[in-house]
Amino acid sequence: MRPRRTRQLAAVEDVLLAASDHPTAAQIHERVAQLMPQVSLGTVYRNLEKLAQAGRAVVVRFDGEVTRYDGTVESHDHFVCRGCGCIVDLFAEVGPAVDTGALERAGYAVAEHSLAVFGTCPACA
Amino acid sequence: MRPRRTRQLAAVEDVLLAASDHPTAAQIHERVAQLMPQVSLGTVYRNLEKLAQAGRAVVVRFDGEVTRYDGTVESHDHFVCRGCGCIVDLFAEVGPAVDTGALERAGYAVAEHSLAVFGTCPACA
DNA sequence: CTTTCTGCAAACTCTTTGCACTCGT
DNA sequence: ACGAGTGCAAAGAGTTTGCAGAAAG
Repeated sequence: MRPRRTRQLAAVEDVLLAASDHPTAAQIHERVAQLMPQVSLGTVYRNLEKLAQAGRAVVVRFDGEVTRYDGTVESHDHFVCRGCGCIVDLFAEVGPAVDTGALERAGYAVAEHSLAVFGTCPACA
Repeated sequence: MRPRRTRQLAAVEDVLLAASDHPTAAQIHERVAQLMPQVSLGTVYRNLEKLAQAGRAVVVRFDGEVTRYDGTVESHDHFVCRGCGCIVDLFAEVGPAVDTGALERAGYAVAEHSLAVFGTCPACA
């Protein structure tokens, strides 16, 4: 079961890397379809799954919303603006630090975390 | 549109308050149905929505999982064990502190956050 | 009585899957 | 040629909703 480099897989990855808006599967399909009108939504889902498993895409889901995909693979958090709906990637320098020290002292082994901060972005304030 | 105190609404809230396992809508329906066999899943969803809007229930959704409901209304985080699947409520004393200072200095108004920490719980280690 | 709520079932949305065909290797 | 990948359309899972009747105030 050796994976193949198909045009569809490459297109999905290209769209994901070019996107900064954390698109949904439907949006990715729409964008891929601009250059490859025959591509099906099912194939987009299959390739997104493939990329996610390969660690080349991140699946993001905020409470109550549709699943989104992020081409930024490095560990980071998210800020979701309640005003304009924009989603900002937060890296260590800017992002909130999560201190799991107390948790680990309590006997929990921490592997990773998923953090979304909600509020208003500078542009909306 | 003055809300009414129906037996179904009360039952859903009771189940939610008695539960410590962050049940799904289907699980809540199952439990409510033990005392009230006629209750429909649709009604459970409608009442959960009502409780959430009233701030008497919290909607929780971890990446890739089904929506869960939490009767613990105070702001808190969650630990999700990859071993046994248990979900632990994390309050300030034990839970990880999220420092949004840098974010706020960058011009973001922070309202709230949603944090899930994944790893292995003491019982599973 | 009036109006909200309920049960039921159908509809909806998002995602997954079976199948025959295509295309990468 | 072989078999993973594709397009299509149908199926699934989870959630929402329209409607007529039930029930709270």
